[in-house]
Amino acid sequence: MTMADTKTIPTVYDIAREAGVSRGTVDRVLHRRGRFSPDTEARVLDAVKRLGYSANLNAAKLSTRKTRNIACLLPSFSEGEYWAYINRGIMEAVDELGFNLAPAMYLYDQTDIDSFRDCAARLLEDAPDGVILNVVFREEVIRLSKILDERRIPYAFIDNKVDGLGNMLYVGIDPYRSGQLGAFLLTLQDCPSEIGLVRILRDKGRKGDPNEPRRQGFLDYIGTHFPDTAVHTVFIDPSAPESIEPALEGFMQEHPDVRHLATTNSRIHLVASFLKRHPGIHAVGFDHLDRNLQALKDGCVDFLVTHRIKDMAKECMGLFAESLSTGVPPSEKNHFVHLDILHRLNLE
Amino acid sequence: MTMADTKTIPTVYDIAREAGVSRGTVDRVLHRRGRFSPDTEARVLDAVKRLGYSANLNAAKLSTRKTRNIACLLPSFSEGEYWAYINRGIMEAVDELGFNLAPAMYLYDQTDIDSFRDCAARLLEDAPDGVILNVVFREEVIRLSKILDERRIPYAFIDNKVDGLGNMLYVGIDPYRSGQLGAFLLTLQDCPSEIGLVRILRDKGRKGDPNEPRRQGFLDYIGTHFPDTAVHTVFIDPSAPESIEPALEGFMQEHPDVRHLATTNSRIHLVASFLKRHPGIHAVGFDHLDRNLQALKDGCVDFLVTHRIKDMAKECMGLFAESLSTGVPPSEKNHFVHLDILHRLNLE
DNA sequence: GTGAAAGCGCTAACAT
DNA sequence: ATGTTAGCGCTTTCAC
Repeated sequence: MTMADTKTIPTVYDIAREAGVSRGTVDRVLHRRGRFSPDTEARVLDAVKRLGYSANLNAAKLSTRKTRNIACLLPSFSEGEYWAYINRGIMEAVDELGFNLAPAMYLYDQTDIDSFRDCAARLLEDAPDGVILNVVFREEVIRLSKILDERRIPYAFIDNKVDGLGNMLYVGIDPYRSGQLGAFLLTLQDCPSEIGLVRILRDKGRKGDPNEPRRQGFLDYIGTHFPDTAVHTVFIDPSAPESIEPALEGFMQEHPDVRHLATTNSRIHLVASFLKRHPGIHAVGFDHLDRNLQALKDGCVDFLVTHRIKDMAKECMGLFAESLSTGVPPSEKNHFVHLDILHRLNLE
Repeated sequence: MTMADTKTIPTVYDIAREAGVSRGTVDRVLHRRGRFSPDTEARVLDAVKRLGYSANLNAAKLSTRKTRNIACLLPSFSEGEYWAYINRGIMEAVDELGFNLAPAMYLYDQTDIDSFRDCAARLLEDAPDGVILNVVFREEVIRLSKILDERRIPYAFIDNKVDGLGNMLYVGIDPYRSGQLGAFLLTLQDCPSEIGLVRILRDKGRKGDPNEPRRQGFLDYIGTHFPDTAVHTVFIDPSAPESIEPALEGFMQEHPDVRHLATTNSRIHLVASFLKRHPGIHAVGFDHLDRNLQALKDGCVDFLVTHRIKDMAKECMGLFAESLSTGVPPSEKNHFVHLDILHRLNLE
């Protein structure tokens, strides 16, 4: 133990001295913006490794002048919907982060593959510095990812993903497990003989329905633990609110023994008023939307399986921006966010 | 819409110009380190308000030279215990935050009021820039708080608090609600005629037991929803591990109808091996300790009511340090952290 | 291909 | 009581 081991954090300056170059050169190597000899590169990288250098983020943020254009290729939304929360998280992250981020939204219609193609094309034309996206149209996303790989534009998946692509990051839940958890909570109090699964008309027969993994988790859990329980599906149409109650009432007449209802999308709130009039029915939903919280508060819904949507978006943007800025990929490529169980008693 | 409304964030420089003083003076006013006239002060504060100024945290962190000594007056702990997680959170926050924080630990024995008094006296002698503390010995804490108020040393409560004191911040749970939630989860599957409440010998008759509010929440919930259910208490002694199982077995012989067990402290893990041999018994515990998670994983415990302990500590230190540094008190004095419900299916 | 130097916005010691 | 100034560690332009 000598005085010398007062751990002093290495700076670009130390790296420069160690590598026998100037700070400017160090920076060029670290950010890969060309114009350095392979030899210097090696010396710099070696020094970085030896001294365990990593940039001081405060200094980096402070001095960054270049604004980074981040393209966000995500589903369009109305206020109060799931993707509105993601959008808000992204915007807040941009404001709070202090990197010089300029987000550009490319919002496509989830039911319209052409709208996705349009957005993707515009995005590519705009040549952003990075892309954040999710997966609705799987094949299209794969196609796009190849192009981004070629052009060396980094991208991150949020909320869901395609495995095996060149994305730098994924932040999201494990949808299959969330489905299982929902099924568990629904069947906690008693063993139902029949269960109603409420789905959105839009998703009927849609190929690449992004809710499929969660639904599968739900069904698998029921199948395993309650092999004799029948799960019946009813479709409702969010775009025709007045048709929802009749649809549900009709369903109940067909299946009068159903005492357990679930959605595997984020729209249990659409069922809330029906549930209010059928207090004997247990219900479980997903996602931390204000409307869903209200349904929970009102006692229509027993449990909500969710995650901090806005925080998830913030984390994604934060990790992505940091990687873009430092050039160092995130320590973990996949960030699975924690699943929360929400009940009247642990609201807020 | 003119070119001029390109929203440019105001800096100290803008404030200085606006108030007709220099940047140094602005800084003195903002950080209240004396030597300015009431008149200048008014002009500066006015300018701050008018321009909606708030310091750029990156720049502040980067340029801060003074190290702030933060005294942490908390219970002593062994590895793996609740307060070890708090401690870790504090240390990580100090490392990550980038303010120039120097934490000093004053760890007292929760069972020994004199040890608390000692720590408090040493702390006062050391004249820290800020204090983070929790409440075990209520009257002593009140006494200390008065002195801190006098000396204008800011302090923050973590994990629990005394209301009505001059603390700048509280970060913690709502213990009463957490107790209710635990009782709810314990009685979810069926309506028990008898419940066993496992307590720590140390707390027997201890005045100012910090677990009391949570226990009360637990008991009130049972009293309200299951008025005919008897709650029996059994004390175990963590310092004599070999005595725990016999104590529990003895308890079960006295109360053979007990099928539901809970602790309202963080030590359900002490009951785990007993529970393993009595698979018919439901159990609920509190707090996100590794040992408790293990018990959950092993199926000994049904649910854990908890919060992100480490994150809570980080948040506390973060908000506190930011306030100390900017001089602006936190927007909300009380930060109640979210209560998590943990089950085998949403572990990690 | 590389180095020098001017900031980013704030802090705090040092003048006055 | 107030102003001046030298950094904090990094980015980026400009010259060589």
